[in-house]
Amino acid sequence: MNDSESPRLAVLLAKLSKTVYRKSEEALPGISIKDYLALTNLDDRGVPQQRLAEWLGMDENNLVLLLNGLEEAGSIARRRDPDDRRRHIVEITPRGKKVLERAERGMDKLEQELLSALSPSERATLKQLVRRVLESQAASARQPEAARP
Amino acid sequence: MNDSESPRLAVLLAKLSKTVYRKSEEALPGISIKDYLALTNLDDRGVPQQRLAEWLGMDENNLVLLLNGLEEAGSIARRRDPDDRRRHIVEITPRGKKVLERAERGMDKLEQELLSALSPSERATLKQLVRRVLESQAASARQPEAARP
DNA sequence: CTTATTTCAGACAAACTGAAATAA
DNA sequence: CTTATTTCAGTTGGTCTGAAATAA
Repeated sequence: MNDSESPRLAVLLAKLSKTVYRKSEEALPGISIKDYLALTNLDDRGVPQQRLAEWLGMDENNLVLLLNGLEEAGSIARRRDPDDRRRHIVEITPRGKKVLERAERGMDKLEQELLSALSPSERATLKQLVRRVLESQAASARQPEAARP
Repeated sequence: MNDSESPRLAVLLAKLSKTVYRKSEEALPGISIKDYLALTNLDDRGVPQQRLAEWLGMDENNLVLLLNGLEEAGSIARRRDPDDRRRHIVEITPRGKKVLERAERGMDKLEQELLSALSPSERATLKQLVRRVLESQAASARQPEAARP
């Protein structure tokens, strides 16, 4: 299994993510992939806007515009946090849930096409590996360096 | 291994690729990740500009600007294809190779950090799976639909 | 008074559209 | 004359900077 002529993993991931991005433009009905990613990170309980920005890895200024669009479309609602009235709590609305459900169906189809070359267990393996990489990155972001006393 | 609460693979990939993109801004010395991706797709023999655009998944108009920058920096050279003088053949220069070598060292470091949670064999597995997905996509792009006579 | 959070306006860089130039 | 390839000018959509508004 010669590997030396193959592009490195970071290059492969850049291409794969571009593919996902392109395909999602067709697969998602009426919304952008950013809208979709925001909606998947919301639940009934609501999420502080800043925490949402962290999870999405985008800056807060930019998130404001994205949420404005979703709010105009009736997919989300913002309310003040009673415990700290500076904060906005972002909730998904019943309408937003319907939008999200349709989007998930589109993404199901996209993933089936994308992963058609892999067996079910290979798909599960791929997902687990990616998940572990992300979890380790999130952990090292919280605790940037090895403790140096 | 309950999976139902985890975001789907496409969502995980979107986050991972954003992480790679962010980290590469620090990891790459003086060049952008787009410059790096372009350079990795070049060799001594030279590549027609249009083929390069396909490989990079970007449109030709945009590639012109990217290559202009690399040419000004002396990392690539363009020459006419003698067989079809409409075409430009893009080559990497000796200087470009040095730039690429330094970039590869930065990317090595990036990948080590990124994949620190995975064992060597897990890293190889991840790479193989991603590669197979990309190869299947490239194949279906060349042959869009199952033959329907 | 200082800090945290959200919001917006202006600036900037990245991508797409359309057209021109050259060659087949 | 039509088509292919590359190039650029203009436009448009996305992201970042800086400042204002509100609340702690």
